[in-house]
Amino acid sequence: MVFSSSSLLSLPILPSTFHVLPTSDPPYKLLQTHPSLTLLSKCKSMQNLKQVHAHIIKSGLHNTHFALSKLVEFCAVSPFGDLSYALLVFQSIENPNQIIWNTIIRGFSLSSKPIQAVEFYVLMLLSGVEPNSYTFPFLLKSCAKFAASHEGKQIHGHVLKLGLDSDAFVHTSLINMYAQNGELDNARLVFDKSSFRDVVSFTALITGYVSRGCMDDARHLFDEIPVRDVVSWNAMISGYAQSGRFEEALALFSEMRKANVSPNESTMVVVLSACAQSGSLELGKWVGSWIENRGLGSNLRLVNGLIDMYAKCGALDTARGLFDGLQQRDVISWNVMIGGYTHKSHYKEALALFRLMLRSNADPNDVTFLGILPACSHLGALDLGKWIHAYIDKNFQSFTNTSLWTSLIDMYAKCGNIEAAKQVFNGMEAKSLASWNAMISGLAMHGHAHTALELFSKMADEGFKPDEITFVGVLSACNHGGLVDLGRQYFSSMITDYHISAQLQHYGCMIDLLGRAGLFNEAEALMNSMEMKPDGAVWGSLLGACRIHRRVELGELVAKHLFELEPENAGAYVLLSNIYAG
DNA sequence: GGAAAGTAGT
Repeated sequence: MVFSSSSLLSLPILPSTFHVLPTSDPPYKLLQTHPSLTLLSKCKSMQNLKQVHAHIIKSGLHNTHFALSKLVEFCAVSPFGDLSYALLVFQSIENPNQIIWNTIIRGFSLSSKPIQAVEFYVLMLLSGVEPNSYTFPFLLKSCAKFAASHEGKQIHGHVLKLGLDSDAFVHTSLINMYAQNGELDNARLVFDKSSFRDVVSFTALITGYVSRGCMDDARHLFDEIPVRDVVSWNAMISGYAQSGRFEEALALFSEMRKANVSPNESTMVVVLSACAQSGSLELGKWVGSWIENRGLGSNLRLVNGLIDMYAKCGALDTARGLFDGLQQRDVISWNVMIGGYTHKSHYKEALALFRLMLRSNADPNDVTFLGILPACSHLGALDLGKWIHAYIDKNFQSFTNTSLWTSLIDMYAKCGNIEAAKQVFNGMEAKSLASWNAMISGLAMHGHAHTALELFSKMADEGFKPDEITFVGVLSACNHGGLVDLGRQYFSSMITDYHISAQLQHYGCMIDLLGRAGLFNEAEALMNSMEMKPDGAVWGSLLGACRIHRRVELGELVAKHLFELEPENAGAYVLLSNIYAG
C-alpha cells in the first residue's frame, strides 16, 4: 500500500450524521425556465451579472438553492466571473448544499491559487457537508496544478474511505493527479488496481508517460485501449510530436484515418505542428484543404498553425497570403509570421512586419521579441534593438523569462555594443546557462578573450555546468586572442572533464586557431581525427591561414576542396588570388 | 454541477 495510514488521519472527516438541510426550492422545472435564470446564461461581464443578481433578489429567487448555485457558478467558473464575488454570495447562503460547495472548490481549482480549494474543502468537512463524487475531481485537479503530492495522497485516503474510488471521474482524476505530480508509479498502481478502466483513464496515464518522454510505455498502453476515441489518438500523436518523433506522429495520424476515427480541430493543430517541424508540406496542404472544406478559415488556432506550417516549410509567400487574408489576428498570428521570416533568414521582412504590427496597435509580447531580436542582431539594427529594450523595461520588468534578456545580450553583442550587453547581463537576477553562453560568446566576438575566460570560470563557480555552446564561446575566445595553449587545454578538458564530444564548430575554432599560429601539421592531424567531414568554414579558415603564412601549395590544395564544396563562394577565389599575389 | 488530448519561442 502506498498510502500511510497516518497521513489519512490528519484531515478531519466527519461522520455523515450531518446532512444538508432540505431546501425550500419550488419545482425544478419552474426554476429552470425562470426569465432571470435564462438571462444568467447570457451574461458576458460582471456588470451584466450584477444586474441579473438584482433581478434574482427582486423576484425572490435568492431564497432558492437553485438560483444561488447558478449565480455562484457563473462567478466562480465563467471566464467573465469573479471568484471574490462568488465567495460573497456564498457567505450569504444559510446552508449551502453540496453543489454550491463543490462549485466554489471548482472555482478555486481554476484560479491562480488552487491550494485554496483544499483549504475550502477542509471548511466543507468542518461544516458537516459530506463530499461526493463531484467534489474530488476538482480537488484533485487543484493538487495536480500546484504539485501538492502530500495533500493529494490524503485526499486519496478520503476517496477510499467514502468508497468513491470506483467512480469513473474520481478514478481518472486520481491517475491524472499522480501523473502530473510525476508519481507515475502511483498513477499506474491506481490504474492497475481498478477494474474500472475506460478510454479516459487510459489516456490520463498515457499523458503521464508522454510528459516523462516514455513513449514506448505510452504506446503500449495505447495499443491496449479497447475502444480508442479521438482524444486518445490526439494524446498519442501529440506525444510523438513533443518528443520530436514527427514521422511517427504523422504515421499514427494516417493510422487514425484508416481506423475511421474522425479527427477534430485539436488533431489538426497537433498535426500541423508536426508538419511544420518535419517539413511535411504535402500533408500540411491537405490539412489546409480540410480546414477550408469545413469553413474553419477564421478559426485562429487552426489558421495560425497553418501559417506556421507554411512558413517553416519555406512557403513564406503562401504563409503571408493567409496572414494578410485574416480578418482578425491575435498576437500568435503576428508571432508565427514574424518568427517564420526570422527562421528563414528573411530578416528585413521580419523587421518590416514588426513595424506594421506596431502601427496596427497590436501589442507585442515576449515571444514577439524572441522572434524579432535575432533579426535585429543579423541586420545590426541597434536602434530598434534599443527601442525593444526600453519597451521590455517598461512593460515586462517583472518578467522572469530569462531567454528574453539573453536575446537582448546577444543583440547588443552582435550589434557592436558590448557595454550594453554587459549591463543587461549584470542586471539579470536569475541567470540561465544560455545567458552565460551569450555573454561569453559576445565577449569573445569582441576580442575580449581574457574577460570571456574569466567569465567562464566565474560561471563554473556559480554552479553552472557548461554545455557544447559554452565551449564554442570559450574556444572562439581563445581563437580571437591567439591563445593556442589555452585553446588546446580547453578543447581536451571539454572532452575528458565535461564529456562533451567535439562538434564541427569546436573543430572549426581549433583548426582556425592552429592555422593562424602556423601549426599546419597539428591542424591537419586534428582534421583527420574528425568524425564528420569538414565544412566550408573549416576549409575557409585554413585557406585564410595559408594566406597569412604564404603557403601557396597547401593553399591550392585547400582551395580545391573549398571549390568542390562551395563552388558559388566567391570569397575562396579571392583568398586564393591573394595568396598568389602575396 | 464533473475526468483524458489541443497554437507561437528558449
